[in-house]
Amino acid sequence: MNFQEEVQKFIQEHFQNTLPTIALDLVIFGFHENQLKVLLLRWKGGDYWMLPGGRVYKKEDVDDAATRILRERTKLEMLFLQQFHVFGKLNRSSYFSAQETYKLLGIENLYSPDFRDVSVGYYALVEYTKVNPVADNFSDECRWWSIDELPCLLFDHNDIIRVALKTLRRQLSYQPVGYNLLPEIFSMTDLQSLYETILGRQLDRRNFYKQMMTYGILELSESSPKIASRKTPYLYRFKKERYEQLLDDEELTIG
Amino acid sequence: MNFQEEVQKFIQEHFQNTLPTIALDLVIFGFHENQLKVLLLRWKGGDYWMLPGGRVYKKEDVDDAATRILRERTKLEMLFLQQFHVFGKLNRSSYFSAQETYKLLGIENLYSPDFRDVSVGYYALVEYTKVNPVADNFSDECRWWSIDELPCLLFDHNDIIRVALKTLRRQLSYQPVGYNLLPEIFSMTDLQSLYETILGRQLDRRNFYKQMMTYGILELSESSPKIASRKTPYLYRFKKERYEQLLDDEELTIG
DNA sequence: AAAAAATCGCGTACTTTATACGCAAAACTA
DNA sequence: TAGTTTTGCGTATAAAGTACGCGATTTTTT
Repeated sequence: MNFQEEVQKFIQEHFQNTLPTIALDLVIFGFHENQLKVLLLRWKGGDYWMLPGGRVYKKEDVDDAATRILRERTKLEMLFLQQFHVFGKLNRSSYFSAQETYKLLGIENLYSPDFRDVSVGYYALVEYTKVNPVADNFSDECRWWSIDELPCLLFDHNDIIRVALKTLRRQLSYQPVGYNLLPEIFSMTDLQSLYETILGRQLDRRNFYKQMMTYGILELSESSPKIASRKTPYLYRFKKERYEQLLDDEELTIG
Repeated sequence: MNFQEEVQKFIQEHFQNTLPTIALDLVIFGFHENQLKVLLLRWKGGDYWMLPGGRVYKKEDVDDAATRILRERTKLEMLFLQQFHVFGKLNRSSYFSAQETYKLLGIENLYSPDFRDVSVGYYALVEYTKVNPVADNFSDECRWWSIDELPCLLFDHNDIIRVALKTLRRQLSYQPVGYNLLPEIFSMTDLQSLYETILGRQLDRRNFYKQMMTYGILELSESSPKIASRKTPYLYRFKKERYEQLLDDEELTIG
């Protein structure tokens, strides 16, 4: 059984167990070396990249399916995951036409001009170092890409990432961010770098410090030095109760 | 052909032309007599109410389908319409079980425990007086309901309205609202009443006035009196360019 | 008809939040 | 050892948000 047949068989079986028409796409954000990263998959045998995604089992909540897919790719539990947009255009191809895409994927025989998927976009924030990227059945490789060095992705996935980033930026203005993107212990500078990277602009160090302090989401880690200096800055952790209180004030998690 | 058979025939035909699994639900907001209203449909022959909704034709953008449904119910064009959440739980019934719901609707024979829909929620802002509510094929009646006097709706539609309202309230904090909810010419008090109703709290008249002026979205109508007073307050209209500029800054309309 | 109450536009004072920038201590650079 | 960088923390100023006053006009009350 060659690759095409194998994929075809898998797809057919998978489609029988999952909801038709609905697909999920996940924009999984990580943060490393002052860069915002996104987890991408490389399709088997080619050099074409796409977002991790999947389908919803017939007896599964849509949000649960997104959680499952995120867990499969990252091997992580308990993450920040939020649906942000539905991508439902008839033509969801940016750089390659639909037919071209099937050809690139080596499954040209599966192409049908009538087929379409409506995709529910989710974005997740995960801790870069804790992630062990795992490819799925259709992929050879799963790895991080820097958000400003993305290749041309399949389907409309560049658009999806753009909207996800916009949503994340907006989230930053009314909710704290960082709990799932940073290690448990971090310095104020680490947190500020994260914010600067997401927002794409510089922030004043001293004002940032003050703002975080008034939010009350940080507490000194016990490993902090008594006297802070260049080599040994204070280390913080998030006060989870307060952090999640600020999250809950605005979250929409019904459905 | 009795009602059940008629409905069944219509549903089957409709389902053949539309995408499976995906439904749309519309929360259409209007404003009248200092109350926020929502457009609801009464199912044929019963006293059970639900949100207007519909399905997506196989060759139709999802957003276009929402626009079409909104137009069908209101006979209006060019409205503010925005998708806000996907409702994808396995069990989307709040007050009546799925089977019970089918019974209430008089289509018990169509019930299947395996059937499920994932619903994309849209909310719209329309001008109350301009709307001519039109029932659909399954409904006897389409009319406005005050947002705080809603009955127990079918499915999870009370939840959907709650999330829509929350989204609308948030929108108010970073975007102007009113263009599609008020008549072309209105007084400052009218606009303030709208804001107070949406936010569910009182605002200071004088501060509200100042804030709207700094936004720069209002201009005096030519029908305004030279000297304002109780009986004859100044009348305003929206400066559309400035208004839409503020909208565009934050809108997410890809997909 | 006069007094009281309500509503309108517009203004001022105060408080909270956001932004700009200063400074000393520690540690690295050379 | 002198200069530079990075850290925590402070102060001054600007902007945004909130409380409330006032006179003119109209409606309601008596």
